[in-house]
Amino acid sequence: MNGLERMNFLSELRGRLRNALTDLVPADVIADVGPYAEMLKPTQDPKFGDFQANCAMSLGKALKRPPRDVATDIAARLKVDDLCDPPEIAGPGFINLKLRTERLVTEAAALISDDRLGVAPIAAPRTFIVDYSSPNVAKPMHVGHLRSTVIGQALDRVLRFLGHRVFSDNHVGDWGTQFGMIIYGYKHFRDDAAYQTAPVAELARLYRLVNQLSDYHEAVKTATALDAAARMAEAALLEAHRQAAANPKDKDAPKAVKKQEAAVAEAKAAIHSAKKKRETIDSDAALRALAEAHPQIAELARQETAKLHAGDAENLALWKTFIPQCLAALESMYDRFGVKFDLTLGESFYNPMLAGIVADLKAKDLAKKSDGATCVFVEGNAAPFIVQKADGAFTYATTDLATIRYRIETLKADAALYVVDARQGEHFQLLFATAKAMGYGQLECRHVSFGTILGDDRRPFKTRAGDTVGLESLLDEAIARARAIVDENDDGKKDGPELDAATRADVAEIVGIGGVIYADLHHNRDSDYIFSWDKMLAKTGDTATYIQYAYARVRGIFARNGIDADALRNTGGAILLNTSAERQMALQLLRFSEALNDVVVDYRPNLLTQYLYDTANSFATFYEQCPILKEPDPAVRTSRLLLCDLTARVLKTGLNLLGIRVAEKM
RNA sequence: GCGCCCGUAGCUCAGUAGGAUAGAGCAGUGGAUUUCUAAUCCACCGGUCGGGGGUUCGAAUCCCUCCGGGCGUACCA
Repeated sequence: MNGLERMNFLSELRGRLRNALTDLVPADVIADVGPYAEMLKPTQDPKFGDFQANCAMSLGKALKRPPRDVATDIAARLKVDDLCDPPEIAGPGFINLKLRTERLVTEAAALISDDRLGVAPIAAPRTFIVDYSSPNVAKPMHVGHLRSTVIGQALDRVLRFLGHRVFSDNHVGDWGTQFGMIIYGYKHFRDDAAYQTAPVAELARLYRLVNQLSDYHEAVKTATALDAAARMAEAALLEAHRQAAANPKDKDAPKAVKKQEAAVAEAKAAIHSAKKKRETIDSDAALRALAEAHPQIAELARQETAKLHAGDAENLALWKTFIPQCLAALESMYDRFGVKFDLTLGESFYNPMLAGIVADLKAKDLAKKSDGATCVFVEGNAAPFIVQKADGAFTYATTDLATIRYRIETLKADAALYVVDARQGEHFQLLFATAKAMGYGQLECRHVSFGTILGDDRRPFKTRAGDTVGLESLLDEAIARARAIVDENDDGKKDGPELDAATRADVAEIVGIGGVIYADLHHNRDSDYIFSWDKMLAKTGDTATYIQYAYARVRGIFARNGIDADALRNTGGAILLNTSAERQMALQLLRFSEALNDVVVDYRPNLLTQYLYDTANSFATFYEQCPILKEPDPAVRTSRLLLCDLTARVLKTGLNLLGIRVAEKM
């Protein structure tokens, strides 16, 4: 802090508008003018100024007066002459505001010595849990974990930067059925040499193997049933066709046909998938022998899980040796992303609390038995929320309830963000409703959902062979592709290459991983998006690279000319905004805090990527139009260097908040 | 069957607590450079915002309906 007021123009102007409205509007007509004050927003077109207030039209309606008259009255009461030129009224009653350039000058100058770049720490901090990533520790992370990890870490960092207390929590799967499989595999199939050299890889192999063998037997067992189902679906399809032909006017008939076609396709896909599972085993003598030797593998693996949960000494001991190894493997993945968790409280952590949760639900008369399972039925939802299965095992519903209680009672959290796939929306709806009914409504729970990453074919993103894409190999490929671009670019430099091999490797990593993160975050999190290497690493357009390049350009100016940024900041030079490009640059920099606030309103990191892209874009224009070192007037030169330096700081800080690093040279 | 989500330019996507002529990027076309890093900039081209109806001074945004697509839907997490 430096004593200078940090100005968020948007909230300041809204405050002023609110005062004007309170003054103008009788309280008995409109009790709360807040919503009207919120109607002040940045303009979409610079010709309307910098901000516009849109409240006069709807207010005119409420007051039964012509909107332009209302606008005139508002403008007359709006005390903004220290900030803005006189308000202009346009169209049906828009009030357009343009910031005074002198004010931009002083505000921008205040940023120079402000290490928070104009972002005031929040007045009323809250304690957030950001629950994200949450992989299954028994399996290597794959592309399905990318979005949760990347969106979660961005929200984590932005909330912290704004001044909230945050616990990032990795709610790992470390206690489920997959551990029964691993234990079974370890007991029967382990390769000791492989386990010694690479334990986690061996455990993953064992998991896959047991899974494969279980699937095989399941496929064999259900083959006739699947065939029968397919035949029934085909018969139903024929019948649907007959109905459609017989009743050409029935517009539901073609729909029924479509539906049956889908059912047939689904049944055939199930048969195909089962066949493939059988073939992989049948075609391999060794696997075949294993399968024959372990006909009850699925059931036995389940029993290993049950034994583990019951406290069996051998299984518990195995589990205790596996877990640290698995977590360490995850850690190396997170290091590449720069992700750090405050807490890694997985399913196992909550295990001792589950019986108490179910007992509590019963005591509160919220849970009842249904088909042998203990369920909570939530008003308006047909599906039950199963907290204890017929076999006595608890489910992730139970764990999630215990987690909520722990977050309230022990962590004293105010809000919990669940950064999880949209497909689990119903689960969270039931979870939150149940928690509320249990008396845990004080924790604001929020499902921060996101869509699926798709391949070119619009199906979930897979390798060409149809396997899920591992996160490790995804990052490796991103870095390799980035390296090719770095090499090409550096080799093509007019005065010859300037990066040594180590620097190139470093830049490739920063650009490659940054590209992956940015590509994900710049989409609206709700949308599915199509994964594209070419787009995420493109040298042009809305990419991390473009923004990183803008940063490197600034740093290049300073480095090549021996200008020390710290010294520059201390010279006391003024900011001068004599061209539209400079004015636009300063205004854009001053909107950093608006952008960060926008992110947390609905937990949307894409609003920050958008801001950073706009900022880099403003810089490119400024850089193009305003000579810096060639500028003869030393005061103007200093001012422009200061704008450059601020731009670099905003870009770096902003990218870092997204989990993206910057390079000094590119 | 029920529920949730989506349909915006040739492609990939923003924009949805209603606001002015619907925006970017890519692709396409045409310009700018003896480069303060061209991984750049400027301009042009390109849209019945899936269709129809309604509410409103004003609708991509809210309501209804139809079409098209995705996902979820009792003991996996």
